[in-house]
Amino acid sequence: MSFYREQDKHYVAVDCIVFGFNEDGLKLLLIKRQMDPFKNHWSLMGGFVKESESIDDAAKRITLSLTGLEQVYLEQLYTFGDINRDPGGRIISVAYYALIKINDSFQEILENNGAHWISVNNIPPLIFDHEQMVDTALNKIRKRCRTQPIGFELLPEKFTIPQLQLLYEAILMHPLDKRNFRKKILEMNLLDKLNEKDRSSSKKGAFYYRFNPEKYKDFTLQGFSFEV
Amino acid sequence: MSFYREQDKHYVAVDCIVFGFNEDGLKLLLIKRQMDPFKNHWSLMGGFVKESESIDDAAKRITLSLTGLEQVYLEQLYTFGDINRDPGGRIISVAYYALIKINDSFQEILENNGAHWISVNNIPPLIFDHEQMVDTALNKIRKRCRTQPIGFELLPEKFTIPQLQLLYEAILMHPLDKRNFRKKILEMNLLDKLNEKDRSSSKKGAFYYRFNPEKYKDFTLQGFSFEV
DNA sequence: ACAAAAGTGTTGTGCGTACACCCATGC
DNA sequence: GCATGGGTGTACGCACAACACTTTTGT
Repeated sequence: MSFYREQDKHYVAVDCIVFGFNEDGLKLLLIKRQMDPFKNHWSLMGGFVKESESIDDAAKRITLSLTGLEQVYLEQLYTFGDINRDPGGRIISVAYYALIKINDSFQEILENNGAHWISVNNIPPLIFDHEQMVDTALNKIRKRCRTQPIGFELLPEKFTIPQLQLLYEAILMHPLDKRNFRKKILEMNLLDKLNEKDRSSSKKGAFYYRFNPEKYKDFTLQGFSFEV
Repeated sequence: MSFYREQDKHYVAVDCIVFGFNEDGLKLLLIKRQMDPFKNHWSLMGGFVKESESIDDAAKRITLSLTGLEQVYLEQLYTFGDINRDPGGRIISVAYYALIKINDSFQEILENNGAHWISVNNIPPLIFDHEQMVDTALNKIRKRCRTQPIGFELLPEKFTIPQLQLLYEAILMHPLDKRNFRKKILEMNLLDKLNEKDRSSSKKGAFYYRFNPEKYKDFTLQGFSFEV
């Protein structure tokens, strides 16, 4: 055991790339940093890992404090460990990405944290290596959305097929054929059609769907191939 | 800056999952641990990250000390951060996997380190969460070998198509059709055929190939789809 | 009546998959 | 001459990709 005590110890942080989606496209939750170095610069939400918590728990704690949400899709992304990545000190950062459903209920918490939804197409300069973290996260979800139903973490409970297609187009950054998209997604039997229409975006109205929890879970475990 | 100083610090380790391949199949480099806790139990090679080095550099240093090899394919896998993963203390471990070409030149170094090549089909119980690390790494290279030419990191400079196929079969753990395999791999133009045969495993002999460095690099960057 | 978005089928093509026989050589 | 592994070609089916018109309804 004494061998352990001779070793260097490090500050370990968690940084969270939080994605959301609404009618304006794919969004990222960014904050104005409240401390030096780089006070008032745009930054990802982060925090230090405590002795008494696992890294996963630290990531949960940090997203909870930022959004007030207990249950979010959260996944470890990559660990950034260059010596000088933070000019304020040698800090190892484990990046996580989160997918959350944007709604009004927690906008107040976000504002209190100085957090804002920023379009992924218009990301301002970020501190440290946070831009690299965002790029890594975007690449990850682009791959992931082809094999796992992560898209649905970002939509409200009830959503329409055109909405879902817009989400995929925003993630993949290219247009999809709506016939092929609808066919592919429906024949997975992942969605349950509701007897209700969303008329907010057209006169005809689009039927609402919601995902089937069992099928959803199956696909989360087994994956699928979504070559749209 | 003073805010940083109030934070907890952690031991951070790197553990390396080192893969090799020879005529007996896919192998893993394991060591008999030389210190407590779990002295003499099977373990991955690991070490602590120093204040003065990046995590990547720590991984390089550790694989170098284990194998004596300067240039190995090394990639970060995942960071394991449960509080009690190591009963000897709270240690965060960043796992890396390495792919190396087995040859005689460094067997002596391996022996000095108490390291042994163990078939992935016959892995003994490992300390801590090292079995989970190995599983994660195996899943990673199974996915990876379908989109990136990582297989070639594991073969000697000159190799035959049947050898390459055996490697893929070992990684994917199922047999492949040799006609389809050969067709697919050759029409990538990734391999250069040599005017020389390997007669060690058959009377007819199999032509040697080596990979084309430019094509290899292209595929490393752009990926391919290897749906064998 | 017209604008605007939702919804619907078919066809071609390329790719993966399955499959059986000849070749070269050492013994 | 025979045993052993190396090497070769084809036919089928499926899934992706491309494509245009009708429906609904609010204004």
